[in-house]
Amino acid sequence: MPVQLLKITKEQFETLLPSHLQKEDLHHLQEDCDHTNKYIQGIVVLSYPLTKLRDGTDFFKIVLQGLDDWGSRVDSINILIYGKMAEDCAKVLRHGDTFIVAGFKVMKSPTAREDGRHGCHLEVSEEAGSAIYSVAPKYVYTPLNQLKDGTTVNLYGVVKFFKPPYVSKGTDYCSVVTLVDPSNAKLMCTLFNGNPDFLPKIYKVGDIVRFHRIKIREYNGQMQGVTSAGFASLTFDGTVGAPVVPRTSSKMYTFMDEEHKTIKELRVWAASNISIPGPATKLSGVQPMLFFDLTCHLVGKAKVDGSSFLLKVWDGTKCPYPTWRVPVEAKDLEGQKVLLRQLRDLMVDILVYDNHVQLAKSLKIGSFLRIYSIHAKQASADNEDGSHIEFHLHGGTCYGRGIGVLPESNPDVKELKALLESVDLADSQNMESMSSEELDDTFSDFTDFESYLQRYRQLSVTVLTDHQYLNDTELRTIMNSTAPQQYRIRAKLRTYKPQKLHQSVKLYCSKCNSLQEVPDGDEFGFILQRSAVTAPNPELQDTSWYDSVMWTTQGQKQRTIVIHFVRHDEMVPQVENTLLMIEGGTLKEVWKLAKRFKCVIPVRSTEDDLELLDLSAPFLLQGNVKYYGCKQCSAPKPIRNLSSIAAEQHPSWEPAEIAQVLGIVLLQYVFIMKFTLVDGTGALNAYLFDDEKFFQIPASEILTNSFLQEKMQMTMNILCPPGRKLADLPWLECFIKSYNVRDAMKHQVCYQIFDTTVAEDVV
DNA sequence: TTAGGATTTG
Repeated sequence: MPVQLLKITKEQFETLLPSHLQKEDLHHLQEDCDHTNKYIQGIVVLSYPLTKLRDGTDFFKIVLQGLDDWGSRVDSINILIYGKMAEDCAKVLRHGDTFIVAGFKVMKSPTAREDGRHGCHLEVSEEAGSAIYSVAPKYVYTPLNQLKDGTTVNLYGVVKFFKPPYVSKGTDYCSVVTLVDPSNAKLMCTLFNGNPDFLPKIYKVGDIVRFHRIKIREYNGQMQGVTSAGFASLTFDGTVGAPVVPRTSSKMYTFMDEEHKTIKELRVWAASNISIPGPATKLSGVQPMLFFDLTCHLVGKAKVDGSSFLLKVWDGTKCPYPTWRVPVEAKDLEGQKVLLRQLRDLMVDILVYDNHVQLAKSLKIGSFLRIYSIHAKQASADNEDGSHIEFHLHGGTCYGRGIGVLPESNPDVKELKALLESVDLADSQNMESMSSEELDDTFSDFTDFESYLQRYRQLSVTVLTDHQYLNDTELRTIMNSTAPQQYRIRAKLRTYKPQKLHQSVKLYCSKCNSLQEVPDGDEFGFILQRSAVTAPNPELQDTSWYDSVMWTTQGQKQRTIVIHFVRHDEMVPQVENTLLMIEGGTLKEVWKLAKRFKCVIPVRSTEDDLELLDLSAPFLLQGNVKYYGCKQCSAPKPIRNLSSIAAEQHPSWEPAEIAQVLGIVLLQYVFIMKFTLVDGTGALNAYLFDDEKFFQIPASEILTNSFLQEKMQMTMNILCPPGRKLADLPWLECFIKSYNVRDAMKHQVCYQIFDTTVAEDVV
C-alpha cells in the first residue's frame, strides 16, 4: 500500500483514493478483525507535540473524531504515528483537517478508561505500509457586506488604502489595511505581528489580499478586522493580466485553480471600480509642495539626531530642481564612498522622522525601497543658496506614510534596475575636479567601483561560454566572407522576432531536423475524448508490473476510467515517484494527475496490450511539461517494454529513456528567434536556436509558466529596451557561425548564435 | 497592548 501524505482538496481526494478501500466506522473497529482494505475517516480534533521515543523514533499522537459517529457513545479515537510519518504529519496537520488513514494496526488502548475514547487505538507508520491522506479544509470566503461581530472569517479584498508595517507603540509591528470588494462594502483591518514579514506584503493600492482567520469586531459602529491567532495572508498584484503569484511568508498554503479564478475576477472588478493610482512619480517629475511615493535604491544612510535619520536614494532619474543636502558627519555616513560620490548630483536626501527612524536605521544599503508619502517641501529662498526642495518623511503614519522594502522580484524593482543599468554615469563623473585626497578615497574603493560599474553600465549583457580568446570581427567583414566560418562579435540588438515571445517556442526533431508548432491543449482534449470511446480491456488490468484501478463516473455521460500504477520492487512507490498510465481520462484529469505523480502516459486498450494514443497528443506528461514524439521518425513499440525500466534498481523515469523503450523519437522544445544585430559597420540577421542555454530558461516550461514568461520578457527588455535610440542600447558579446543554405533556385548565407548566454546579473 | 486612515510644521 502506498505511503502518502497529501494536502489536497476533497475533489482530488475522491479521484485519488484507491477503489479497493472501504470506509470503516469507529464503532465497528475491533482488535482482531482484518482491516487491510479499510480506512478510517475523521476530523483532527486534538494533536499532541511531536516527541521522540526512547529509541529516537519520532512520535506524534492525534485524536480523531469520526465523521459518522456523532452521538454514539465513543466518537473519537487515539492515533499513534511513528517515524518519518510522525514528523511529516506534525508539519502539515491542523485542527479541523479531514484525516484519512488506511493500513493501520488496531491495538487495545491502555488509556481508554481515562480519556473516554475508543477502546482501541490505531498505530500508523511507514514501515507498516500505512497511508495517510490529509484533506485540507475547504475554505469559505465571506463577502465584506456579510461580516458579523465576533466571528473569525476568511475573506478576499482589494486594497483601497494601506499603511506599510510600522513600529507600533506596543511590542509589535502594525499595518492598517482598508479593503473593498464587489459587495461594495468596506472593511478596515488593523493587523499586528512581532515580525513584519508575517503582515501582508502590500506594495500598492489595488493589490489583492486573501486573509484567513481574521477576527471581525464592531468598532465605532463599523466592522473592523483584527489579527487572530492563526491569521495568514496572501497578497497578489492587482494588475489585470499580471502573473498570479502569491506573496506570503507562510510556508504552507493552499492555492488552487478556484482561487486563481477569484483573483482574476477581482482584478477585473477593481479595474473599473476603484481608482488605482497612475504611473509612479520619478525624481524627474517631482512637484514641489506635494506628497508622493518613490520607488528607489538606497545608496547611503546616516544618523542625524535622535529624532531624525537620513536616507540617500536614487531612482535613475534626475530631479530638475535644486535639492537640499542634509549636513552629516563623514564618519556617520554609511554606503560605498565612490558610489556616493558618483551619484552626488543624482541621488536625493530624504530626512525621516520619529517613528520611521528605527526602521530606517535597519535598512540595508543597496536595497530597493518604496517610500510612501514623501513631502517635497519648497524651502524659502531667504538663505544664500536660493530656493530648493527638501524631502521629508514626517513622523506619524497619516496617508500611509512609511517605508517598505521591495523584493528584487518585484516588477517595479526590475524596471528600476533596468533603468539604473541604462544610465550612463560618465557625465556626472568628474575626476579632474577631485582633490588628491578624494582621489585616494576613490581608488581605495576601486573594487566597489568596478562591481558597481559592472552592475549599472554592463559592458555586455551577454557573455561567451567558450572561445573567449578570439578577437571581435566587424559585421561588415563577416558579411563579405564565405561560409561556413565562426566569429566572435560585439553588436547591439536592434530588433528581434517574434515580438510575442511565446511564439518563439517550437518542437524540434533532431533526427529529421523538422520543426513544428507546439499543439494546443484543445487538440489533446479531442484525442483523449476520441480514445475514451475504446472500452478498457479487463485482461490488461493488474498485470505483473502494474496495479490497476477502474471506476465509472456517475452522471449522464458515463465514462470508464482506468489508472494503471506501475510497480517497483513489488510496491507502488510514493506518489512523486510513481508512473501511471490512464485510460479514458479527460484533459483536466490528466493534467491534475501529471502535477501530482511523477509521470502520466495516456493509453488505450487493444486486444493484447495497452498502446499510446495518436502522436499529435503528448505521449508523456511530467509536471507542467508535455512531451511529444516525432510522427515521422517514431515507431511505437508495445507498452510492456516499460516494464524493463520499472525493473531497474532506481528507475528515474527520464522522458528520453521512456521515449526510447517505447520507440518514440522525442521532440525537443526550442526557442527560435531572429536577432537583427548591428555594430556600426553593418547589420545581419542571426538565428537563436536554443533549448535552455541562452536565456537559462527551459523552453519546455515557458508555455505553462507565467513567471518564466515574465522573466524572459524582462531579459529581452534589457537586451533590447523598447523605445530606445541605438546609442542607448546595450552591447551583446556573441559567438556566431555562418552556414550555407542552398536550394535549386538560390543560395543564401545564414547565421546562428551559439555558445552565448545572457549575463548572470541580467536574468 | 499596539491602532482604530484623512499629511508636518523639523
